[in-house]
Amino acid sequence: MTQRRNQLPTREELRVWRDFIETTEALRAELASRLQSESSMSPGDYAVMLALSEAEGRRLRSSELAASIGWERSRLSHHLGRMERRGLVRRENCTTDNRGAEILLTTEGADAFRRTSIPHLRAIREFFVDALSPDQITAAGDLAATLRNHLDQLRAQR
Amino acid sequence: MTQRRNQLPTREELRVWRDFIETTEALRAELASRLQSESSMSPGDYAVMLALSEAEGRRLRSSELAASIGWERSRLSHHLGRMERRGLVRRENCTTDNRGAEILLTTEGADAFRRTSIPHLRAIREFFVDALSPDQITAAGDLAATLRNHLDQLRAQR
DNA sequence: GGAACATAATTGACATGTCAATCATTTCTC
DNA sequence: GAGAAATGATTGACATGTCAATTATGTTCC
Repeated sequence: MTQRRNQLPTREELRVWRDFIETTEALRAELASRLQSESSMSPGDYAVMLALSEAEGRRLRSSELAASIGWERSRLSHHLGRMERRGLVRRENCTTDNRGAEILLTTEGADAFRRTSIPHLRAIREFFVDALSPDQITAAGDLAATLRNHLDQLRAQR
Repeated sequence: MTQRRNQLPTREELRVWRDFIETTEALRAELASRLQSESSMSPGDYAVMLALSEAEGRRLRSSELAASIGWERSRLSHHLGRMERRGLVRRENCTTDNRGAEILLTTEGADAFRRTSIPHLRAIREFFVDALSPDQITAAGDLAATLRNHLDQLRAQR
């Protein structure tokens, strides 16, 4: 087997990498900007509200919520503080574990999520789905799965 | 032609979208974390230093630099302030336009960039290039180009 | 039961990003 | 050439993200 550890990407591989990462970044920024101007929501707000709205009783333990959207707990804690100030969520003490907190979507939060959802899905269609052929959608899914797998493997090695 | 304006993504299209955007985000975060722990640099630092190191005389007008890395000027201005405090870049008055500023890489900045570059390229190979088959690299490039094109077209319509 | 350790969540400090407002200078137009 | 408009860049306010430290409670084990 060839020793790869010290090889660097070729010029072409690097070009693809830059295109790929810059484009996905531009896409993310565009969707975020849409969401903000149409609904005064950030992608973070949306992720939190989506997870809560799908949860049993519209409530989750803080750490479950963090796991479900793949955030560090500290990040979530800061974000929940901001959302709580805006009246979108509320924190309650957990009855089964006094260390824990339960996060729940307020009525106001649930309404906001409903109003946000359709325009956001439309934007995803417009910027992502409409851009790609069915084959390209499949390819995007494969690519994501492959990259995610590889990432998980590298992390597991540590 | 079918009216698409109000159609929403299918469940499958949405799954691909989430996989895709979350995976690219995880990839971005992983590379950023590497760069930070190995070299005390952020991706932003790297982008700025790369553009400057490739520029004539290792200097660029602030707005040229912004265009070359695709940033808003305000973002760049804040970032340059932080990099200047760390001694990586310097700002000088522009001789041909008194409003303008020229940004230049200090010797220290150029050294830092050299030290950072190889490990960063290795990380790109490890997390991206090594994960994908040659065909998948090609597919990633196509995908990026298609998405970028579509994005530019939508923006041009406004 | 109590010391040692693990777990849940928050906090503070700070880097990064966006937006709107500002300031200085240049360019345009008459 | 004077006033209006455009351009280059910075600033301030604030949202977001990361990291390390802290607080409080739970669990283990003797």
